[in-house]
Amino acid sequence: MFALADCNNFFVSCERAFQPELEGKAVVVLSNNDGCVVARSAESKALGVPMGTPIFKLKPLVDSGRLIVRSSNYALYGDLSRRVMNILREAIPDMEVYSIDEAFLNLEGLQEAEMVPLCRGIVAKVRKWTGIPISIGIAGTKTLGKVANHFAKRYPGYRGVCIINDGDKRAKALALTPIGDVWGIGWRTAPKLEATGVRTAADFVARPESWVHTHLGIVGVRTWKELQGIPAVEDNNGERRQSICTSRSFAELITSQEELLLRVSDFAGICAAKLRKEGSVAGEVAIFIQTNRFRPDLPQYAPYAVMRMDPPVSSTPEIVSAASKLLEGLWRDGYGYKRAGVIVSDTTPADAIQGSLFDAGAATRDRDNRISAIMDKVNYEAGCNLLRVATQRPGHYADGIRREHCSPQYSTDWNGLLCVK
DNA sequence: TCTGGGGTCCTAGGACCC
DNA sequence: TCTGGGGTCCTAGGACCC
Repeated sequence: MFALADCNNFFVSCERAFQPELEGKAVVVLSNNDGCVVARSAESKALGVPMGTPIFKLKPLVDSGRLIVRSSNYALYGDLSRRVMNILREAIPDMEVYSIDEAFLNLEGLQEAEMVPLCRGIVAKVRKWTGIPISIGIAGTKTLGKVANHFAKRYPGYRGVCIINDGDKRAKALALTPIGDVWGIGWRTAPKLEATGVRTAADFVARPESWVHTHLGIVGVRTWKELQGIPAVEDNNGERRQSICTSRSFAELITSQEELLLRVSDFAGICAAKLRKEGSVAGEVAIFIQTNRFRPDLPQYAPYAVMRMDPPVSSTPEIVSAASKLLEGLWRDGYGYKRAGVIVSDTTPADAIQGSLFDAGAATRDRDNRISAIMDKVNYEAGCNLLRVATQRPGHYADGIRREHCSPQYSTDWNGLLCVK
C-alpha cells in the first residue's frame, strides 16, 4: 500500500503559517512576475477564482478587499517543504518526494489496521510542528492514492486520511471521480474521452484494455491498470535530473542586447550552480529568448539554440560563456524581449567524465572548476550571490521581476538558505 | 499596463546500418 | 521485369505532472 501525503493549498498555507490573520480569508498566491494565480485558498475557490487567472482580471475582487494577493516566495515555500518532508521521512523512511508539496510513502510491512491511525498522527504532527495542513490518501497504487487523497481533502469526515482498501470502496470512489480528475488524464485527453461516453473513472476502467491502448497508448493503459489496483507507475527516486532549466519573464520588455546578456548570464550562472549542487555535468547548453506572445500587435521572435559541450562541464565561466555565444547568434535588433532561459541537459555524474581528444578548454578547465568551487563556498557562507562573473548582474536574481505583494523571508535568506546570523 | 516556471515520458518519422 | 526485412538512433512535438 502507498500513502500519498499532499499539502493543502500549499503556497497559501505557507503564507498563513507566518500570517495567521490570513486564516479564513480568500487568498491567492501569484506566479513569478505577479502574472497569474498558482495557488488558492478554499475561500478563493469558493469565490470562483479559476487556477491560472491573470491577476489583472481579478482587480475588482482585490480592490474591494474580498481577495488577498501574495507574490510567490519560493525561498519560503522551499524551506517549509523541506521541514514537512523531514517529518514524513521520520515516520516512513521509504519515501519518494514527488513535488514541492507531495510525497509517496511506502507502507509495506504495516498492518492495514494501523495505517489510518498512523497517518492521522502524521497529519497532526505536521500541522503542529510546521503549521501546514496536509491530507493523506492510502491505496494499493499511486493513482488510487491520488483518488483517495482527493476524498480526504474534500470531505472533512475523513479527518485528513482516506483509505481505499477493498473493491467496494474502489468502485464507489471511481464512480464519483470525473475522468478529468484522474492523475494522468489531462485537459487534452479528458474531452476526447468524454466524447466517447467516458465521463468517470468507473466508465474508463469498464473499457477493454485494447480500446484504451488504441486511444491513449501505453501511458493510458498504465493509468487504466493503476485504477484497478495493478501497480504500473514506477518509482522515480533519487534520480539525477536529466535537464535543468532557469528561465524568467521580465517585468518590462528588453530591447538592448547588453541588458539581455546580463539576464542570460545570470540564468546560466544559476544553472551551473544547480548542476554542481547535484554533482552533475552537462553535455549541452541551450538558450531561448522570446518576445511577448500576448502582444500580437508587436513583431514576434522566439528562437532557440544549443551547443554541445565536449567534455561535459559544470563550471560557471564555461556555461556563462557558452550562453553568451549562443545569445550573440540569436540576437536580432528591433524586438522587445519578454522572457529568456538557459537549459543545461544531457547530464552525467561529474565523477564519470570521459576526456575528449579535441578538448579546446582543457587548459583552463581546472582553473574554471576551482573558481566555481570557491564561488559556491563563498556564496553559501555569504548567504547571497556575492561572487559572480562580470557579465552576471549585480543584486539578487529576483531583480527585474515584479513582486509587489511579497511576504518577508521569515525562515531563510533570499536564496533559501537558513538564517544563521 | 497586466498572462509562470520547471520537469518527465512517449511517439512518429527520418536517417542510417546490415 | 524488377526494388526486403529488420534493426538502431536521433529529433521534434505533444501530452502530462506540479
